[in-house]
Amino acid sequence: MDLQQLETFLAVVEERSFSRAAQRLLRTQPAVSQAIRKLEEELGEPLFERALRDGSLTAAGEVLRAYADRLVGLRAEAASAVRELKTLERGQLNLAANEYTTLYLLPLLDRFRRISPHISLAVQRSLASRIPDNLQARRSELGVLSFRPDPDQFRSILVYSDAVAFVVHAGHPLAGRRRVHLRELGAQNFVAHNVASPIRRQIIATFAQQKTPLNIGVELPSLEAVKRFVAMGNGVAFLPELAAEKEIESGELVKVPIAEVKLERQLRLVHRRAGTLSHSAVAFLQAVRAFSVERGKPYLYTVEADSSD
Amino acid sequence: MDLQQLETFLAVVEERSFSRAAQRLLRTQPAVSQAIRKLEEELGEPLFERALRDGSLTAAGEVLRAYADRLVGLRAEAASAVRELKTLERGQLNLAANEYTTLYLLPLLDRFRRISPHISLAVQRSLASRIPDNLQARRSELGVLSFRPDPDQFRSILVYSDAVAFVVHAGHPLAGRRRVHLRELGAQNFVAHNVASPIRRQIIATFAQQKTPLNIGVELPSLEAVKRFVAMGNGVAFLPELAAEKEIESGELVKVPIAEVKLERQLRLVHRRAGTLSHSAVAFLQAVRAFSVERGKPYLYTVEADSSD
DNA sequence: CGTGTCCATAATGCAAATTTATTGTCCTTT
DNA sequence: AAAGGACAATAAATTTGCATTATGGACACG
Repeated sequence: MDLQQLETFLAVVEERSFSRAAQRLLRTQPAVSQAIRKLEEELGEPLFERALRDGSLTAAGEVLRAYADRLVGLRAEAASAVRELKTLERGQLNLAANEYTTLYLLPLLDRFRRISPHISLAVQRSLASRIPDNLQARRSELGVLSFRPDPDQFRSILVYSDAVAFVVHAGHPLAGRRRVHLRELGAQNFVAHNVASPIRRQIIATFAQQKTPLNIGVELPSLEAVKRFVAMGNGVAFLPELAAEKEIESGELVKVPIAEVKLERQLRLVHRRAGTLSHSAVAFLQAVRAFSVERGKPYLYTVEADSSD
Repeated sequence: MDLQQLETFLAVVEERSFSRAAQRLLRTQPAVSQAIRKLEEELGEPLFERALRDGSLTAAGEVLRAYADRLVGLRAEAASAVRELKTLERGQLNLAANEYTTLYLLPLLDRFRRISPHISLAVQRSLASRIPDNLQARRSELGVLSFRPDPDQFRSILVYSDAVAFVVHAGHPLAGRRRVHLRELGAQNFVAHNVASPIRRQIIATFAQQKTPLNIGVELPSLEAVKRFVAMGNGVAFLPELAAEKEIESGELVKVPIAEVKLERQLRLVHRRAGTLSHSAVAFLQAVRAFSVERGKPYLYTVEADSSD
């Protein structure tokens, strides 16, 4: 029992005639006769009241007709569902990001949803360090990372560059200074985010390079906690500008430029090199590129070079 | 996109390998490759991550997989649904009968339901005169009639023969008589069922033949009404025994044998000669025959002769 | 660097479906 | 009642397309 036989069967049912069904199907009448006979042999039941020659169905024919309708309809649905993936009328995109990179992602998601409202988006919250694994295991298709994963396995596209600001609370002696030298910070009491991140390593390295001690008095597990603790007047901190934006605006925190260092937090969209990107993922990257062209810095769209790229 | 291709596709998905799928399907690996390629060409989308060679699906593949599962499952369901008709695990039987022949039908229906509980029964209430049309239009497959319809178009099986009793109410002068001559009834006031039925014609003919007047004082539209009216002491009537069974038993009505006449109401199961009987209908007739063998008269099972029979 | 596994491709063979041609039946028409 | 027409079944021929065999290329593993 294949779908073509069932289509033939339905044509006969609808036309109530073997020969008219043949015409409609662009075949000859014996082809139709044989198709029906095959079906009947396979099912062990006559489907039409042959004696009547009026195309009426037997009980078995009635039962089969209902199923044939569903089967043929379902095939059409399957074909169009697959095609809709290409036209972005349907689709799903799984992204992986951690709590804070999600913040950077939001404007991009917003943009994409407006362009492709039929693609359902899901951001999987994941530790940055786990993201490469998640991509590898195909749990997500795109990841957001502040460091660059293995370039052989992953293609990364630099999309955002956010300065990391040195912040103090409003009443702090350094507040209001136009410029501070890194050396001066040796005396400060730092509040740090106790997660092994590239930016943290970068800061530590910079202090070491300048032979300046880095006094970390408090380590806290989230940027939110760091912000509040500093705002309460306890020490100073390095924070990504986007994360501290509101507090700097309101004056709770004060950003003080440092002469020697320019710390940047760089965000990348990352995906596996192996395999194919889904139409939705391709569309998402296109949307990001379009966004970057519009906005310019800090939204870039730079594919990071590799052996092959 | 035919079902065999989809089956091949599913085998590859499950085995995560073209060659293992080929083994399972008892084909060679190139056959599988070709089937998948055909699908991909038709859909315009790759289904597997070919580069990975690990049998993982693309987004299109995932979508198709869900549909393929449903399609293949539905085909199996269709095949078994048709087969169940033969094994009477499924089926429907439409009968046509009028209000009173339904009474005679009940023991047969009861019997059949015990034998074939999975066949759903429907008795279509229909004027006896309309039953042949209903059968012809295939609205019902079997009909119950007290007369014999066109023997060329319909095959009829005599299944019940019910005497038509002459009944009077308990206080009537004839009540208790062992025997009455038809002539004596000329003086009686009859209550009649005002529906053109064979038995009515038969009664009228019998009286005419015996040159006895038939005084119909009241005509009522249902046997139930006739019974009650006679029981109330108004006149006398002819009633099929089955219909008056309870009242005769209880003594409300008294049956008085008539010497000259033996009136019988004969019930037939009737179906179209043209076309095939469904398995359920065949099974029903078998059950009726078995019933008649058990019970003997008045349950007969006599196919009424015809030119061909 | 060779060996094995896995899939793709090409050429060939075979089975199955389609077509052409014909017959049989029923129904209509004269 | 006979002839013609419509429709489906059947038989034989042909075409189509699916499967196989044979082969090659990519990749992994020792």
